[in-house]
Amino acid sequence: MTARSSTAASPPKDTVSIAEVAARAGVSIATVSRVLNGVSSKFSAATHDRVMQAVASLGYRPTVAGRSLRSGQSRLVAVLASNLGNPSMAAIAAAAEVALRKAGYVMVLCDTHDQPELQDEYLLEMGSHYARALVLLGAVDSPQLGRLAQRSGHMVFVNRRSPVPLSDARYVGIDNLAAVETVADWMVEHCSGRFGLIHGDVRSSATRERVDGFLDACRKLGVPLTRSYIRSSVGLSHLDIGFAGMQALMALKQPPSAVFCTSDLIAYGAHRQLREHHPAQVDQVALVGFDHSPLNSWIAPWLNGVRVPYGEYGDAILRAMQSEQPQDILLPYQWVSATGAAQP
Amino acid sequence: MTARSSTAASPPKDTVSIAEVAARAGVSIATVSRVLNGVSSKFSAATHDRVMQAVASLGYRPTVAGRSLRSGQSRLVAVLASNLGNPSMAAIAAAAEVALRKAGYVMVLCDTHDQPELQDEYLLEMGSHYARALVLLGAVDSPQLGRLAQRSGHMVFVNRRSPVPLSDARYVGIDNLAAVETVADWMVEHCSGRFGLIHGDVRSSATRERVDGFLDACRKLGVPLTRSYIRSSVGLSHLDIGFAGMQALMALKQPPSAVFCTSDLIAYGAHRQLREHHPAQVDQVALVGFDHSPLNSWIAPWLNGVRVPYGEYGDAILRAMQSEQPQDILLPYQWVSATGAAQP
DNA sequence: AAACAAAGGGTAAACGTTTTCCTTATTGTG
DNA sequence: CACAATAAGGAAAACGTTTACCCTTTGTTT
Repeated sequence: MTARSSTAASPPKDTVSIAEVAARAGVSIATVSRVLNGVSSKFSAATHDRVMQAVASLGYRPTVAGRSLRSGQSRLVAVLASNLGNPSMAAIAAAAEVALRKAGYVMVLCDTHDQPELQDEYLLEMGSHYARALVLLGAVDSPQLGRLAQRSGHMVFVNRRSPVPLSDARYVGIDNLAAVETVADWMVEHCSGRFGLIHGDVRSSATRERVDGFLDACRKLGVPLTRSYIRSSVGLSHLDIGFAGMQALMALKQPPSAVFCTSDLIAYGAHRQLREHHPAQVDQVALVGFDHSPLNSWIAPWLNGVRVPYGEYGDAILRAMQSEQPQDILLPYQWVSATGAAQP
Repeated sequence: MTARSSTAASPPKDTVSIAEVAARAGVSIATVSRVLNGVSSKFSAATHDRVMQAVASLGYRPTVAGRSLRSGQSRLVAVLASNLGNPSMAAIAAAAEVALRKAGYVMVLCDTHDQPELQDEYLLEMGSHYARALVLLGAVDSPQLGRLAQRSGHMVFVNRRSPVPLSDARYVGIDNLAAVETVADWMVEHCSGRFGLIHGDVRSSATRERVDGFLDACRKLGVPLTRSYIRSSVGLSHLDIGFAGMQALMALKQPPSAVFCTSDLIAYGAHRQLREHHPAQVDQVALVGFDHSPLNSWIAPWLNGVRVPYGEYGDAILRAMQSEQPQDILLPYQWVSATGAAQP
């Protein structure tokens, strides 16, 4: 190293370590660590100031690798989403990010694409990062899911319950059963004629709850649905499921006057089917969705539905992962009527 | 520890380390490491098999902390999005995740909420994770931005160029200037009457390019826009900007026949304004957006616009971050005409 | 036959922290 | 005044890897 004075460009100091801070402050590295971690009664006020000044002037920040290697912990919280392209998942992820950051965590967001192998890969990877918690937005069944349950960090299942029974699983979602009863009540009160149902993949516990709950409620209200009024498709996107489902429903001798779709995306697809192939009926068939993203009032005013409180998911996820006891958190939902011209 | 035999539940082996693998395989930890890292010509085929078998039977996976502490690297790539609630950002993030995963990286997605302090916080945090690269989706100016430029990993700016001049900045985006020329051409060809423009925050380089380029193109085509036909608002969401902007435009003595909005969200807002307050004109005013998320054909068929190829961002970001030389990547755009009833 | 290269693999240092022991000086208590 | 308790802080171990360096064995070249 050439002897350079202070005027010239300083040597390429890539990373400043705790040792340099200690040297600058004239203390040991142990003391620096203690000051930074607030282990009080182990340093004087004067020392505290000297250390903090050295930290500031050197721009020191602890290296995560060293810290978590030693402590076996990290500030990482892994969020595994089954499909980031779904706006509702993105909304929940965004809310989680805010809550986690405020609590001092760092969110790592992964997209499992609903594939068990990818979910396993991420579970293992995040485990080896000492992730503080694993948040699963739409978990699928996968070999590692059961194995990792007994780890240090907690697991939080969001919207979809764990596909495999776990002793320490936390759950955050909304009360699907109560929500779909509201849906059925509204439909009975506002719509005459047959009701239809278009739903997504029943491997999702949320979809199962909504489908079963809705059918139950309709039965109790005296308006049971027959098989031909219940539509779904496997392997399609929700948009396409809605499009195809509505096509089938409109082909019936008595098309439904109201259709419950288990997600907003399905309702979007159903609406497109009406718009393109049954323009006369587009205002006659009431559509009910589930999610009600903020965008709806802007571009889908014709859509009724259950509003899922995405903003509240963040805090709920945080509470679920931090609580000592496993617990379920059911968030309140809200009924939203269409603001557009569909329902006079 | 009580002496338990093999039949009972094994002791709570929380984490298996390389030492246990070495012991099981009857080799040193160095050899295990070499086998796992493929340092060939340092082990025999037989050893390789013994090690791999021990790894498999113990379910061993290297701890990230130890590895990155030693090597000063990690597989983490930080993606800092300025607003995850924006569907186009979420789409780019999703595409980046796919490309990064295929290349063996792990994406860490953060939301800076367009706040310099948060961006700095994440920049520092990710630096201390030895992040391999920093991808900024809509960077804002912040103190750390310049300081971190000379780090080991590369920085990739997406859609918004670096607010501060950097020697080693990579850029991924689309050719805004060419795109808005297409917009102007289309408007001149298909619409008679005045043109309007509603745009977002001009602190974003993308917005500046679109605004300046569009105004230039209109001037060259002989249809210059006067001040009152150019609308924006600070501090509002894009949806609200569109809503307010269109309100102002429709209050003019000669309302525009076509309005270019610098983002789809702005166009959504503009459309709502028309729908709610000028229902007679809703099919008379051509709206042109920018982004064209896949959702548009489903729920906003009335919207013309420039399609941004979100799916291609992933590979582009990967190429930009991996290339030795700083480079700009301009992705191809595509004009999309409305499929709905707005434009006969 | 001697010298040498290469294959195969072990030992130990190093990465940057946190934390457990220590040690010393100061204070409070009988 | 003796002695314990406390404050302040240093030395070094430990976390789990990777890798530089060394050693042995074997095969090949002069």
